[in-house]
Amino acid sequence: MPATLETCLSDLDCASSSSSSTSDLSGFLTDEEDCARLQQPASASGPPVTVRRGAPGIPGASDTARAPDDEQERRRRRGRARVRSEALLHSLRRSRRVKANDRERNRMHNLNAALDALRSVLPSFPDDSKLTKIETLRFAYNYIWALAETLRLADQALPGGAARERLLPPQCAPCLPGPPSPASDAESWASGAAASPCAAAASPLSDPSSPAASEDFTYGPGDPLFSFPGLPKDLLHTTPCFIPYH
DNA sequence: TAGGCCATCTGGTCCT
DNA sequence: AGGACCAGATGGCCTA
Repeated sequence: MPATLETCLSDLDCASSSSSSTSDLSGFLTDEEDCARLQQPASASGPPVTVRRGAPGIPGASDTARAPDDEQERRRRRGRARVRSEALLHSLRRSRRVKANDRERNRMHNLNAALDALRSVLPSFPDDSKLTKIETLRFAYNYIWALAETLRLADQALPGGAARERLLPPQCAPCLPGPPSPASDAESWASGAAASPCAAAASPLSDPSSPAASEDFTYGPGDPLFSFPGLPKDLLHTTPCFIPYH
């Protein structure tokens, strides 16, 4: 049990006769005494009022004569205090769980919002069917690879990284694998790209070692997730980058 | 109706 | 200590 809960519970036990600390425990009251206590208006002046059952002013009811009854009463009070302690423990756990659930819900909503944002920048399909989460991730993965490959091929045609400068706004340049220094040429950028996990080969389908040729991967050429509008045709069916599908 | 996808709850673990 | 993250469980909804 967490220390804070123990502290709270011991505090509750010590202050069990105080009505001021029980205002949020009305759902866990165990008997009429507790209800009666809570019905007392919280008074800022003076000690809390404790309503007790029985007849405190009955003549002849001395302490010695009522000793066995007192012991029973003490036991009953201890029992009620324990019930209230467990109720508070349950209440605190419940409260934390509810808050944690709320945070978790919020977190998943944020995650879904990010996925929606990702979907919005991916090419859409004619049937306009919404990509599932896993499809979105796989498609984005492959789409990024295809874009990078487009740049790589373009840089081969325009040495010196000119294609990157023409095709990409400055803020996007760091997003793709690029040359480590301005002095790097297209070849070194390409080799850098090849070092990335995405760049197994330029012609993956002709390469038996490519993930594209592996049965471990579900998607392949012809799958709609491999069609990237606006990209060179020779890239449409070459996808060396696959997310393993289990 | 079975299977896929999803949202939510939940308890455990890790991190700050 | 509290929040973030994660994975399993569960139930609802939809579609073939």
